[in-house]
Amino acid sequence: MTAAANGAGAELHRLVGERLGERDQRYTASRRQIIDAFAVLARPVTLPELLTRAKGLAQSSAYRNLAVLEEAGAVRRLLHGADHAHYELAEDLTEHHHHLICVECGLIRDITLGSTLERSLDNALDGVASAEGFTPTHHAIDIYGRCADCVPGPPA
Amino acid sequence: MTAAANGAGAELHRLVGERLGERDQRYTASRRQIIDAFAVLARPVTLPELLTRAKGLAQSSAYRNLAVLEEAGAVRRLLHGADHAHYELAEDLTEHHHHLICVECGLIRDITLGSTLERSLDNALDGVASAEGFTPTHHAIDIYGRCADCVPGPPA
DNA sequence: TTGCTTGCAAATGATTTGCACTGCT
DNA sequence: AGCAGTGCAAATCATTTGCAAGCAA
Repeated sequence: MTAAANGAGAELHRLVGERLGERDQRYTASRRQIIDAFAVLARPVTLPELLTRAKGLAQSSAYRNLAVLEEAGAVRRLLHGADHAHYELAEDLTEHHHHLICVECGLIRDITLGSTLERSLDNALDGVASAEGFTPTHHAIDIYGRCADCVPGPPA
Repeated sequence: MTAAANGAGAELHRLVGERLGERDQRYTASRRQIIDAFAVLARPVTLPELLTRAKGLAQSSAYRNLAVLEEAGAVRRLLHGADHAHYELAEDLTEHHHHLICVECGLIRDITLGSTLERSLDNALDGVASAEGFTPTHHAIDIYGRCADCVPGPPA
């Protein structure tokens, strides 16, 4: 059993607990289950998917806990065309990344751009935003396409 | 009265009508009103906003028409955190652009990157996607921040 | 105890759909 | 006539919320 499969690293839990503590919220077993699921899956997941991992957790509690975790800055909610929203660990608990979204099956995976590209992109986006009177805080890039399982005619 | 305020350009209407025709759908007055509103506002709008422009159009009809127009490739639906989805003209009826989103008031505006940056970005994104086994079709960049009206401490 | 958490059931609200009617073609 | 389009009212469904009970400090 890998460290990840065993549960998220102690460091991750410490950070999440800290952020919850700052808001007088407890780091309960349910919330740990959720964070563990994110750490194990390592990709944005929907609430139904999350529930299959966090056995025994009520749907409403999952929604409530995700809201608390999002509020505390430990989780981020993503909205794409899918029926359900996707949730993932906050970027500062992982690393700055973007998303690859399969237009066929809805799968979402993380990707990172090279630091060089990311840096020049950052500057460019800041420039454009400022020119429009916006004070930029962050950005997101989504690449849509077909994942390996959904490309037409895979088998020989 | 400008050409835009007078109604979208004849060319735009011709293209939309053509796409609807290909799917055996009519380009009715209601649909024209919707397209006109997009052309005049020139930014992604929510359904409630659209209804204030398309006087007399029933909410359900607006939703249905937008679905038809999206299906025909004339309109694109955007999902962000807001209560309502945003709609805009399809990119190939306007031009490739990205979005500036105000985290405070939800306003969304279009921006374009320089063609040089856009081109190198395109290549880079294609490369990353392919390396992950994805066959990319398109991409979207969202810059979040505060619009001029929402930056803290504006008045002197 | 006090108050954060939780599960269950009921409520909410954007979006969708059933149906009967109007209006092109 | 025949069928796409429309308005109205009712239905859907992800997400949220009220409430009573459980649990940790």
